[in-house]
Amino acid sequence: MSDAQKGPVFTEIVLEVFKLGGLLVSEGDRMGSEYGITSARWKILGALSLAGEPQTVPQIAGSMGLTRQAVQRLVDAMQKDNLLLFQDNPGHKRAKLISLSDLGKTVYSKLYDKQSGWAKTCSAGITQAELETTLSVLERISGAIDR
Amino acid sequence: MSDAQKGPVFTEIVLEVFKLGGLLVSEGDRMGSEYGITSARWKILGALSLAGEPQTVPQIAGSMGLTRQAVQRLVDAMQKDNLLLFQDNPGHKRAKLISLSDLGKTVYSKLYDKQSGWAKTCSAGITQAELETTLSVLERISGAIDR
DNA sequence: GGCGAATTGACAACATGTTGACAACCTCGG
DNA sequence: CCGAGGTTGTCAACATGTTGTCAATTCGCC
Repeated sequence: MSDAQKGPVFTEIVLEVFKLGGLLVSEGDRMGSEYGITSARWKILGALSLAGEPQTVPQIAGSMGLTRQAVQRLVDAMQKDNLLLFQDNPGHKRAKLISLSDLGKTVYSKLYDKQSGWAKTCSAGITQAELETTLSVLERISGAIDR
Repeated sequence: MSDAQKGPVFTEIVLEVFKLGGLLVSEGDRMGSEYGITSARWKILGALSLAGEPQTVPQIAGSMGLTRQAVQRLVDAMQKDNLLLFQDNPGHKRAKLISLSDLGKTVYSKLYDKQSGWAKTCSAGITQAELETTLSVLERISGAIDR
């Protein structure tokens, strides 16, 4: 199989990633609106929950592939809305440690449940193997761009 | 194989789509900067080229999964930069037909060549079958959300 | 200990996307 | 023919991301 045919498929994947990204943001906004949360804020909650321990802004940014400035703005706004807690960082005066507040934990937990049902609906008719191949391919493409 | 395991993989795909989307936008901006073009503008050029005939703003928006307002703003700016041509639409006084100018065609062609080499590098080590599975899965997920 | 380099927070300017609203235009059924 | 309802362009407000810059802080090496 010649590589020549991979170009067009690759281009279609790129366009589909753009399109799907937009749809996922809209869907996330819709699901989160009940709790006054947007897709971007949801991602922050997820990153903190996944990490399991308080994180600094640059750490969150790194794990999500965003700039620290973008994360900083979201985090500042979310603290004002009582979704996050800032703690002093022993050993670094400027870089505060950020963790989920009780409200943040509650909201994330409810969103997780809501998302689980939605994910099941969306992946109906797609096999586990297909999903795993897709994830692997997307990760390899990300990796090829990153370095 | 139980469906229960599909949820976590699905969630990872969602996060990877967000991350990859960001990387692709940056990469597109980088490649287009030589011609004074951004990822968003590139997508407009691509949509018009793919259509093969002049399109209205709502038509472009539909094919790209964006709102007509977002497309309108890009298209207006691109006409000012001589990348696009507006033609009167016989049969509709408001909805102008938009097509690539000579400059637009030239720029798109050069970007296409540039992107081809890049796509080959990115897809190194990924089989045609894997790429096709990925595209199919992404399209099915989009489809599941859309309706 | 101290100095140069890297990290971090803060602020600004900009690009790109959304939603909402309004008026002008088009279409189609009665 | 005409009026109701959908389509289109336009404008505004906002959310989210980027890059660039600056000062404060921290880190690593001598």
